[in-house]
Amino acid sequence: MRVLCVAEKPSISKSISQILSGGQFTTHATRSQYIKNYEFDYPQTNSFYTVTCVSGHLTGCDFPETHRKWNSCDAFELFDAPVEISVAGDKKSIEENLLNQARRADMLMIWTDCDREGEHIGLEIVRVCKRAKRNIVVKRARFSAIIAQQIHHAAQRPVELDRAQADAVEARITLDLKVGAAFTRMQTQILQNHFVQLADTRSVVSYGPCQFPTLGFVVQKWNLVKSFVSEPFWYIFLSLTRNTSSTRGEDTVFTWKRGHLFAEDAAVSLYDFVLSDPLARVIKVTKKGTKKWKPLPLTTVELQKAGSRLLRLAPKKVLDISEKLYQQGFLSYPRTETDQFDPQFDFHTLLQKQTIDPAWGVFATSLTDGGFSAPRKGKNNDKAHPPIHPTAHAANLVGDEKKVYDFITRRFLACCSKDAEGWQTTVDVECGEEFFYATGLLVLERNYLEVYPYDKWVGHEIPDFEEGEEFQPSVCELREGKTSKPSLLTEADLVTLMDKNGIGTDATIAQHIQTIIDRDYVIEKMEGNTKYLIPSKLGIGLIEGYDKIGLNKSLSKPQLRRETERSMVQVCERTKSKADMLEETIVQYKEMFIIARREFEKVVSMEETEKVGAGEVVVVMMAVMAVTEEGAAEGTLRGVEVEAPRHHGAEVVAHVEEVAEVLLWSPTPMTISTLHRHQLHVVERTKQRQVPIYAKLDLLIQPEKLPSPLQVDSQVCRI
DNA sequence: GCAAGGTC
Repeated sequence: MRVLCVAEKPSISKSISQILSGGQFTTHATRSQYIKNYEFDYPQTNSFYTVTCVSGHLTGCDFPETHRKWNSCDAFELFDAPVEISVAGDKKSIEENLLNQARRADMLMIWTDCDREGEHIGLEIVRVCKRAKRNIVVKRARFSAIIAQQIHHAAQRPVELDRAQADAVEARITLDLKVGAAFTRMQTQILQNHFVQLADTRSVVSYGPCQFPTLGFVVQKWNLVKSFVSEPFWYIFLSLTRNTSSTRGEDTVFTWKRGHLFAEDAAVSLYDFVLSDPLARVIKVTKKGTKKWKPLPLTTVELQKAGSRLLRLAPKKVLDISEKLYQQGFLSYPRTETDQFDPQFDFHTLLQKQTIDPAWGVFATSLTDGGFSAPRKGKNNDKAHPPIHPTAHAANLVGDEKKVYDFITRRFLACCSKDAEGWQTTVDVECGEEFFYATGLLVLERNYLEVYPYDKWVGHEIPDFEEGEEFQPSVCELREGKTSKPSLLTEADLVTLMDKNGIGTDATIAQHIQTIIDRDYVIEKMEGNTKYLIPSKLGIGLIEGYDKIGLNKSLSKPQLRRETERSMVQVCERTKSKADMLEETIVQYKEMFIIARREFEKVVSMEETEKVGAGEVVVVMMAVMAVTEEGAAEGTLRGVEVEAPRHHGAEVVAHVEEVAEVLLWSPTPMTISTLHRHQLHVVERTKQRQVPIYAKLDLLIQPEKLPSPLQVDSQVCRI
């Protein structure tokens, strides 16, 4: 019997060929650059095997010609528009290979990853192959790790494809397209009508069920920081200066068990009690062994967080580098949710490969010589890939690639070694009926910390105390502190939030962050060595706009995506049909769309009308700029660098020559847009271009690019 | 000119 096996990606087709053939296979090139066909006999099932693969999803979906153009229909119609499935141009050679191979085969065995997407990719493969051979027998190989015993078992005991899982994915694909396209077109068109700067067709104001909750997290944290008001608090500070074995006159600070109090009078009266007691009593001294746990096996999400926090590389960058190292054979597959190693995992061989490294070779040797300790087990297993680990020793890497490889290898070595061990002393003290404590730590065995410098565990000594002993505190004061501002959102924080809330997957989280940056919704800001994410005016405007609309389920919060996820699980469990899921969800989004469109118009115009009332005279500061060649307007205004965005489609570079104050009297309530058009009218009659300085007019256009003194100068003032 | 999910 001829069996055609199709895996999800090249790496898997190669591994299963090696395992099933015992290394005895022939390789054949295909018209696709990355894809090869492997052929061999598999006597265990009396078959001749051809193993090939696809490269992720084989087909894509889009609207037909009648709905594809932006002006071909009202955005609302997209919800009921048909959707076409087709093989994308760059996948034609893969399709062709499948057709050729299926024609010669009796059985098609699907070897895609054992997850929902894999089940759907399997269905895509089946659809193509059946076109070449209608009655081909279809089976599915099920495996949870690329380990010889499991792969043989999968080949010999294949199961059926799970249509329900494929259905769930198909529903999600359709929904994401319809919702994304409808809302994107609606948002973009409304904003373009109100803000001339957005008339540029390149600036799409996209909506997506993952990118908006992602943006929502950034805006939420920004608001928290912005609205923060520092609060004073009070606490009792108690310390004793006493010699320890290695230091002289070291201060031991005792922490107040109550932490701190926000009520000053309460703190004062408690402090009075303490003051009335001249001596502090040691009521308990506890000494016990303590551990600092070694890290968990590495998943993609953890790698991206660490990359951002410790290596200062953007999540997308970390993933790109890992992908490259994986293709060079240095790393295992870098997209995994699994944080537990299979019990049969061959640690010894992999550790052996690291023993030659100048930096950690000695440590790796100590692990192979009996120091090995089984890695901790996390709670996640995607049943397709092991945790990320080095598969070969890499000697000649430099720069960011070296940083990433070093981190992954040290992490793997740390996972295979022992927890760090220490000795902790806690001294509990009572004084004036208030309780205090101090702790000391002695690090005994650094163990995994030796090879994992990314974790810190520093011991601090504490003098000897005995239970019942009394002492007079060196300092006993009521001190005042204040709550400190929360920090802005870092990339690592955002990855954590997305992961926790189920926004995106290990492979897409980084992309969604990149998208909201590319769309100018979010700006990256370096502060010292840390990169923070702050929302642009446009980003804030969009999120607050949707929040003001007051839908009972916000389009900017993770809840809707969670519901989509829940529906998919129901479809997988066969408690809901794909048709029902589509119907229910589309009805829900249609309602939201209608409200959102109506209110969006309102919100956008509100943003504008608050500016100039009827009969008011306004002074607008104008920068008079000499028009030169293409580009954006830039120049100096009152000693400040000025940069203005592209103007009305026509790109100009202008040099600021002088500042004019223009008086305008407004017979009717006037929006800033009207004001803007009025000025453009003046502009067109001169050879010079007068540019209103971007005050409120351009609230939605990255005013961050303008220096702040300018914004102050250019307030639209009422007389 | 729209999405998110695979993957190269």
